Amino acid sequence: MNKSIQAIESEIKAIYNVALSVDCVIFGFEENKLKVLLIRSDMEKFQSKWSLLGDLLKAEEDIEAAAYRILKQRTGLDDVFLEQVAAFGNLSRHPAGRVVTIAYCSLINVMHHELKIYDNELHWHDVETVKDLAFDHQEIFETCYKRLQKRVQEHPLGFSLLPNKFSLRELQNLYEAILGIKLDRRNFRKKFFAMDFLIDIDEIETDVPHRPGKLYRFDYEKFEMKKKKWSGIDF
Amino acid sequence: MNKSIQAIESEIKAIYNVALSVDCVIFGFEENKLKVLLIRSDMEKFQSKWSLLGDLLKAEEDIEAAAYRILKQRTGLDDVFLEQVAAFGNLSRHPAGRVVTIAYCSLINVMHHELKIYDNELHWHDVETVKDLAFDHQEIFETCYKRLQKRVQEHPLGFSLLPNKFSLRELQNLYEAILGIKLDRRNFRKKFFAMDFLIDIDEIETDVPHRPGKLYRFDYEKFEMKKKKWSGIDF
DNA sequence: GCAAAAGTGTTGGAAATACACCCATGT
DNA sequence: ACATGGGTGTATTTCCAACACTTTTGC
Repeated sequence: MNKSIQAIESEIKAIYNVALSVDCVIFGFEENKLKVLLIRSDMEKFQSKWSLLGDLLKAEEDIEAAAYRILKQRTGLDDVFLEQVAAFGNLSRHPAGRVVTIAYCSLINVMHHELKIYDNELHWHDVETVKDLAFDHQEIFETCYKRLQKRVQEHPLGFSLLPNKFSLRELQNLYEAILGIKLDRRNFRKKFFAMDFLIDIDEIETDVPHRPGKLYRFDYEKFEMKKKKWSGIDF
Repeated sequence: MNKSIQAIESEIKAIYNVALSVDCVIFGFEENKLKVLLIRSDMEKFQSKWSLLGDLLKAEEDIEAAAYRILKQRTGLDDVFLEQVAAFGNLSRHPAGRVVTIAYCSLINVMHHELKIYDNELHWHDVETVKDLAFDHQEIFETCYKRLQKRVQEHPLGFSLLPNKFSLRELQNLYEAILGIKLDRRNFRKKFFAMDFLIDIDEIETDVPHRPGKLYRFDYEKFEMKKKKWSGIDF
């Protein structure tokens, strides 16, 4: 006895009852502000709203691989580390049906990672102005933002947001922007010099309308050596 | 023109290309040891191995609701807070095909949460002896264990593992068991008294073969008041 | 009285904070 | 010369870690 197509369909859906997607929350830093990459939603229902960089997984595609694929497809970026943050699965989160999404998050250096694709009005938004995103992306964004604030105090992720050569002022602006607090300049310097991850490259800023600051690079090698014992940055 | 059933099937699978499951990692504390609940795997392939408490999501079931349902089905427990930890989606993680699982984690008080179901040889295992679990459950377990060690220093979760009335010795044994380190008794006491979340209930231990210790309760109300400012416990 | 764990304070060192003045550059 | 941010040191406080002896109970 043959089953109907509907019966087969519902049987499959009963097990494969869900579609999976990935959303990427890409933070960047520019002009002393923390930014995030958004696009105009693909969906009619949300046409006037901004959304995160997301897409459905392909069959036989690893989740992490999908995250990197989606990021590359949407932005052209392919040299960014993504970190899984959380899964979101509210039944009503997606108008097309049951879609569970897994959020990935990263921090990048805006100047050093040029966007190569600008579809759907892709561009950087100041995090302060992000509101009313499509789907449940506001919630996802906020979860990722909080995670970022925590992570940035546990790992020196901040450096990835800056140019290779940066001044201490830029570094401090960055931490102040991410954490939303003011820090004492002298103590900030002391702390970072004490960490011993900054390499003095013997260059100074140019084109600044004041005394130029010295430029530094982050010593990734030394960090890798020491990070076993690393317990974070306390502000 | 009618499509074949196979064509329909593969078309649906291309979108609904994945099944979702939840696995629960339930930690408990008993006899000064940290324990975790495991069952014998349902699957033939893993029949001799232990596994976490998991199951597939039903159609139209919220992920978190599924986690609570699965926990209740497997153990009878229905008064436990579950926290999402991470999603695991290696393509080869499940022999039945593409199954992405979302891990949930909790800490409970073994004495105060009696198991009501013992199917599949459900019982508590000492975390030190957990190895070679079914599927990728070893990895999931270890991720959750590390998360627990971190969380327990950020929130006073430990109290939920103890009886309502507990001695400082029990509290300290608990932290030592979870973190896997020895702590100085005097400093430990100082730290917890300074937090001011312990209520002296003016009772003492009984049936101990030595000087009985004073018993305390955890002041949940005071903690709720102060937790905005709470930045964790440092050992 | 002996075993076993409870209870209790002090001290030294490390790290965090608070704080003010001179310097180098562009305009 | 002046405006702007760069660069620097010290004193104080706070927090943490290390550490030993007396007390209470059960046996």
